[in-house]
Formats: sequence, structure tokens, C-alpha cells
Amino acid sequence: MKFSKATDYALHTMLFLCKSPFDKPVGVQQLAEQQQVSPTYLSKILTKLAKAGMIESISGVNGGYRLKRNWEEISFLDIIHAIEGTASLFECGLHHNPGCLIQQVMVEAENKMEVFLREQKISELAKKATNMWDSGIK
Amino acid sequence: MKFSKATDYALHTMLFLCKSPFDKPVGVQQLAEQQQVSPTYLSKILTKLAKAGMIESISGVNGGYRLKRNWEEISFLDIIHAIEGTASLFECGLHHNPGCLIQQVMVEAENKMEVFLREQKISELAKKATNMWDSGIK
DNA sequence: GCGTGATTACTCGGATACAAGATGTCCGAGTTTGAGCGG
DNA sequence: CCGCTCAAACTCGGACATCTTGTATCCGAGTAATCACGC
Repeated sequence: MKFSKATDYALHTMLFLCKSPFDKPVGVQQLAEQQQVSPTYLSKILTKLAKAGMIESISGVNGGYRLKRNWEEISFLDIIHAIEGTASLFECGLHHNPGCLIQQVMVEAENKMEVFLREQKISELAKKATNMWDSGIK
Repeated sequence: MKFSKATDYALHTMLFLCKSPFDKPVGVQQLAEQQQVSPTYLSKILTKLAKAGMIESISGVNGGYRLKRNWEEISFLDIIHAIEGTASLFECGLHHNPGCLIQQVMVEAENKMEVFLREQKISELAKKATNMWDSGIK
């Protein structure tokens, strides 16, 4: 039970895109270099984010990826769900008992986390990050 | 990113032990049958719970597993940690940056879940379960 | 009747097999930009 | 100077290859209760 590296890459990529100028698409090459990942692998992850409607791809020379409208509303949870899927974290093996008390507790626990992650907008983080950058705090 | 089946088995086993008479140890056979798992596999999981000090094993004929003292304080989180380990769910790949903002958000999210799971005592659930049983609600 | 040993019913732990999912690579195809070249 | 073609720089998507981890099985060893046997 761990978050996959793909999620890590996705979050960092989104954060980076938020800090980039909106008119110029960023190439996979550059994004991959930033995080020390192979470009081809990153492109898989970006495809998922694109299908989820968070970013869009521009093909051809000077192409790359760019944020889509309403990007300011994108939360951590959105990104995580796009990569990890939306299935429940816990599945009671005794599926013939839908009222499993353990299942109920676990679902509620998962919910606590999701509520928090839904509040965390990636755009807010981008602001904070650039502020730190400006003030010289590393 | 999902909880393992082992965690599922562990939780159900602990719940079952809570509902069993304390003086008579329960055999792996019986516990495994209850959950449709192979006894040998279950025994691995039980070993982990034993090492975490939640239960103890009685060897020999009429042996089995039994709850240990202070079992009433055992929380969901204790059990999950015993099986899944206590490592953080999220690890930022860019480990040369300890102040990664994304990491901070994720750790906090994980914390929200853990705080909740720490409050959930397995013994409380056992009480509730037997009440439901008594009142005929399946 | 009583002690001693064998049998039985258990757990323990290591080694190993198997499956699935995460991670990563390769390649062929499509798309746009821009440069080169001929008229 | 204009238009056509072609190469270059990109992304897209499928098909693999690899690695890690969860899941599961097998087997030999240890342990305690119980039973059987012989004295």
C-alpha cells in the first residue's frame, strides 16, 4: 500500500506546468529531464492526465503539453484519481456480506483523506512555491 | 495503491478473536476456514501480528492464537501498521529536496486518515458486531 | 498404577513458486513548423 | 518572390521487457497434550 511513482511524477509535472507561461507548451523532454525520468514513460502518464481533461497536447514542432481551462480548480485528488483510478482502497474479501463493519470503517477513513486532498488545489501550491522562490527560501 | 488482502485478513481475524472466549486459543485452521484462505498463508499474517505484540501463539495440541493483554486498546491503525509497515505512503522521488511542498501535503493527507484509524478500536467494533447479531440484524 | 516413549495435533520459519501490477523501453505513425529548392 | 517538397521536432499509442511485490504453497522442525505399553 503505497502511492505509485507515477503519481509522484504526475503531481510534480502539474506543479511545473502551473508555474510555466500558459501560451508556450512544454515538451516531454524538458519535463522528463526535470524529474530524471525517461520521456517515453512520462508521456504515458501525461496521456492519462490529458484523458482526464487536465492538460492538452499540442503535436508537431514546438509542441508539448499545456494546462487546460479551469486549471485553477484542479485538486490533488483529481490528479491522484486520474493516475491511480477511483476504486476504493479497501475491498473486503467476504463480498457476500455488503454490510461488513470493517469495510465501513475503512471507507470512512479513506474519505477523511479524500476530503482533505480535494481542498488542496495544485494552483495554490504553485503560488506558494514561487513565493518561496522569490524570497530566496530554498 | 490499495490495501493488501493480508490487511483484510488481519482485520477480520482480530475481530474474530475479539468475539471468541479468551481462554481458549483458536487454531489457524478454523480462522482460515472462516475467511476462505489457506491456513499456511494466514499463519504468516498471524506471525506478524504476534511480533507486533497483539496476539500470542500457543503451540502443541489444542494450541492456536489468543489475544494478548491490553487488547481493548488495539486500533485499526495498529493492525494496518503491523501488516503494511509504518513507512510513509508517499515518497517524493526528488529526495534532494527535503522541503518538497507536494510531499508535505501528501503526508498531511495521510495523517488525516491515520488520526481517524487510531480512534477506531477493534474491540468497539466487536461489541457493535455482537449487538447486531443479538438483535438479529444481519 | 505409574513412568516412559510414541503418536498426534498443533505452530514456526525458511525456501520457493506463482501472478499481477508498476515501471520502463522500443518502434512505427501522425502532425506541425520551417527551411531548402526550383520555377 | 512564391509555392512545393522534404526534413526535423514533436506527440501518440501499442507492444514488449523487466522488476518488484503481494499472494500462496511446501516442507522440515519444534512443542505440548494424550495415548499405549511395559514394568
